[in-house]
Amino acid sequence: MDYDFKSIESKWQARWAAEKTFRVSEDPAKPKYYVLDMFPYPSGAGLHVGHPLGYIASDIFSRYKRLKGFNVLHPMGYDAFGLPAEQYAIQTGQHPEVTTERNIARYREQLDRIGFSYDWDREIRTCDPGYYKWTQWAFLQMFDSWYDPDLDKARPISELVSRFETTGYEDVSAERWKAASEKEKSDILMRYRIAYQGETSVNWCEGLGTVLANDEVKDGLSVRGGFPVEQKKMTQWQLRVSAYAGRLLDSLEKLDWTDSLKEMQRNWIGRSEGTEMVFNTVCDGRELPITIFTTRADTIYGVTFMVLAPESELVESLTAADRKAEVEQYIQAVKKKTERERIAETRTVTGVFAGSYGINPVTGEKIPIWISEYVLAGYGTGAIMAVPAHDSRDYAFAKKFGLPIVPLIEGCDVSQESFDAKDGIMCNSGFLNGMTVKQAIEAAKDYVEAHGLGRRKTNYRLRDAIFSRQRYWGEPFPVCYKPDGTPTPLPLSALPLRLPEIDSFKPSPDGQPPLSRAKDWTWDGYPLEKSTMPGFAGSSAYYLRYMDPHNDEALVSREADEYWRNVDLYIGGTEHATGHLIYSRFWNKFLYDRGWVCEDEPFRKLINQGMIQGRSNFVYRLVGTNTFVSLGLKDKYETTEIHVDINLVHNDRLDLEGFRRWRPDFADAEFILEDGEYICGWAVEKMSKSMYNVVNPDDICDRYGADTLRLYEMFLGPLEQSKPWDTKGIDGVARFLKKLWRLYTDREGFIVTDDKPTPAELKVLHRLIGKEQEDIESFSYNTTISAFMIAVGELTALNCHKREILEPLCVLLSPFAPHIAEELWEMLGHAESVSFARFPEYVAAWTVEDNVTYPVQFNGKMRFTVDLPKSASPAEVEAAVRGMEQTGRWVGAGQIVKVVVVPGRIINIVVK
RNA sequence: GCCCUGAUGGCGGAAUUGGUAGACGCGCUGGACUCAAAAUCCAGUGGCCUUUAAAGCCGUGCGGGUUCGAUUCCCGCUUGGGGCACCA
Repeated sequence: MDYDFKSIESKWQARWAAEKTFRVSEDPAKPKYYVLDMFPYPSGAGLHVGHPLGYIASDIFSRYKRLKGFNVLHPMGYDAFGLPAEQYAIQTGQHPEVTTERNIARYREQLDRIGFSYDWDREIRTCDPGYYKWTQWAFLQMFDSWYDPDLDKARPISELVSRFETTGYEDVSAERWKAASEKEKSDILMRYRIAYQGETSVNWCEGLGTVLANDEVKDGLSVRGGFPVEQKKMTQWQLRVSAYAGRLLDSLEKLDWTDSLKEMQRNWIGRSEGTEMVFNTVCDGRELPITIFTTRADTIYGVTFMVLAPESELVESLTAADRKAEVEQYIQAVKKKTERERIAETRTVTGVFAGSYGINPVTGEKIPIWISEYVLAGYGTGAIMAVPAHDSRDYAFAKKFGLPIVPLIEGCDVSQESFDAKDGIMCNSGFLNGMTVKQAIEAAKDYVEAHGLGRRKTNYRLRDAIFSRQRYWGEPFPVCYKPDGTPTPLPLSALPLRLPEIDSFKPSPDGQPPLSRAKDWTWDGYPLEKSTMPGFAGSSAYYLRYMDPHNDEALVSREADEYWRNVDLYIGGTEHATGHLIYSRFWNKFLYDRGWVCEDEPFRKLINQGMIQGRSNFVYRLVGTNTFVSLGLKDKYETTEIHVDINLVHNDRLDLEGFRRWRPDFADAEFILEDGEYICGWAVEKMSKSMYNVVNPDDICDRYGADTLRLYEMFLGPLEQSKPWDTKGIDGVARFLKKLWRLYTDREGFIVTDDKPTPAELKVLHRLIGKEQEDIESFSYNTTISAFMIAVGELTALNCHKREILEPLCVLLSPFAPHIAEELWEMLGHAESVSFARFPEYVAAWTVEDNVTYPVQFNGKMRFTVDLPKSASPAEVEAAVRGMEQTGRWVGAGQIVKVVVVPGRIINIVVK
């Protein structure tokens, strides 16, 4: 009876689907466990062997937790809105819905072959109106909320309105509020809403015809498509993520995430604690106080000039009449640069004198005000005090424009470079003289506050998220515009606001978003918003929707939310560290503030699976010929390296005939062989079609089966590490499954007996149980599989075919190789799926040996061994060692100083 | 420049977190079965010295240190990968 993985796997996949084996519902009698994969964007290329890595890991964990008695929520869905489908639509006219649908079908087919235990009844798609209804709903809630800094949480905007009405708030008095028109009131509230519309400097991508968020831009190019991005002022919908910066940073502490990922988020949020200080300024005789931000208030005595960002609103009022032309010219030049050029020229110093002066609030000194692009409008106040002696950017600027440099720290040399370090003793600094820098920073802050010159301030680098995209394939905004231009939310009853049909997916000829092509895109006679929401809108709260995916009354019912709460284990790639994982946390905190969810963090534990890279193969063609030389001989010739399809290579040996057939121009290829074979070179590269190194999981399932694929992906190495795929080693795990099969069957059939197991056999089993429990919780799946191989090897050697051993073994294996486990479980006489079994109890006694053979070392050198009870105390050990003296096995000389016993391992005797 | 993170045989990787380094798998070598091949099974496999064996020496990127004992801890480098980058 052979191990026929093909029929076994299709049989069980069909049965799981038909019987809905993995369907879950809230069950108060059981503890819950929520295991989530980052849902995929269904691209046209389908899955390669690297994609399922995280899914397999989470599936193993889900199945394991189920065996342990947890009620496991393990869903899957699709992040289906997005640029590639729309770009494809622009080129072909094919509706994105059609391509998306097709890609999803293909993904599903591939996923199903691997045997995941998803509850497919909970599948979601972000492009489904029943789903994006709740994305739109969340947007409306954010529109209807503001961030109350006193309570440090989001509150209904109506509370702010009543404050305006009664006492006034910030710069809006009750009188002004009452006198304001509807339009004015709308504008004032817009400054406070969590989802708001406002003019801001955006990343505009001409190639995609849309704005992008900061995390969608890398090195001045769009992440999708690689088009150049420029800075542009535009009015856009935004989310007030910055209001949550402090909380997003602080609650990182309690999350079970890797340090590197937390660190990435910390950098992205970028807290810096400093001081806001007011400087008076003079421009053409007019006085104007301006505020700057600094983390080095202690260097106030070294301020020799001030700098404004070119985009700062202060530029206009602080430019002297006689400098207008020059300043204007500079600002135009800065504006013209693309983001990429700005990055490329990072170290070139540019700037222009504004013709105005600032007054140092401590020394009263008059200092010039400059304008330079090294100061950013979006951070702090867009204006700085420059201390060239102790800031390298100010230093470079001062050197270039011949501005004075005043050192403030004893003994520092600023003739070649600035002294940025925060250590040393202050000098030239009035009341700060003699202090260390760290003392001086605090003293200066106190001084500034005591003298009313400013206040302590914490700034964050995290910006508000730009939430509009000038694209078609995304969620429409449930917002229309009144004749005075006031954005007005649609009533909840209007949701979902469905995407309209349009005839072309391109922007309109006058540069308007594609939705402007829609006929009658209005609500109640008012025009609707024409931009759509970005990709992260749909993916920010999807984990909540899985808890209650068919609910038409709420994003998630209170009961479902309070049962499932949040994700216990989240597995996905690091690429979402500063995008999705920030937005999701923000979104969740907002919903928490407003009382719709009961946990303030969405993902308790997060694991980043490593990337699986491709292993490419090369052949070496002699330059100008069609002759190929084997790897070992190539250095004797002048060759070019050519990627060769890895399907034509086995163990780095080239299939010569296959190669000749591969491409017409290689049909008459000649070879220079070594030892009769052509050896190919190899390299680890990204898995991609152009490098002919893509391995498709379907092919592996055909050749070896899904269980082998699952085991092999996990056996490859630690989950979190990136590693190259190399199909070469897969035979090892395939052999393991065949051996396992042989424990249960022989040529004729089922051979499991009811004989009583021996202690040796029980020991093998229980050691495995112990090992598996230990390793699974720490995600060391590769060592668990090693333990399986050892156990199966030992049971084979013991010729053990006993139910009492093999039944638990089958359960232990089922998370890893579920299909074969189900088949064996059925042969063992069980009617129900093995996933309803319970993880076998671990009997500690079977791993404890009464006597242990200890190697005895003297000063680290091994001398002899001694048999002792495992629990022996150091005194007993010492006595035993001394006993060796009597039996003549004593090899050491001198006095025993110390006896070190490592339980079950070793005895070390320190001799003097 | 700053911050993470890794470096162990021919290869992927283990090592109970300070205790016999190289588990397990791949590959390779030899053997058994076979007319033969595949499959399967058995044995060997870090390096050096040695006819062989025993024994020994060297070995976890490099250089120091702590310790009876270091892949593991500390200090200083080299190097691969990732992230941030005029953030005042």
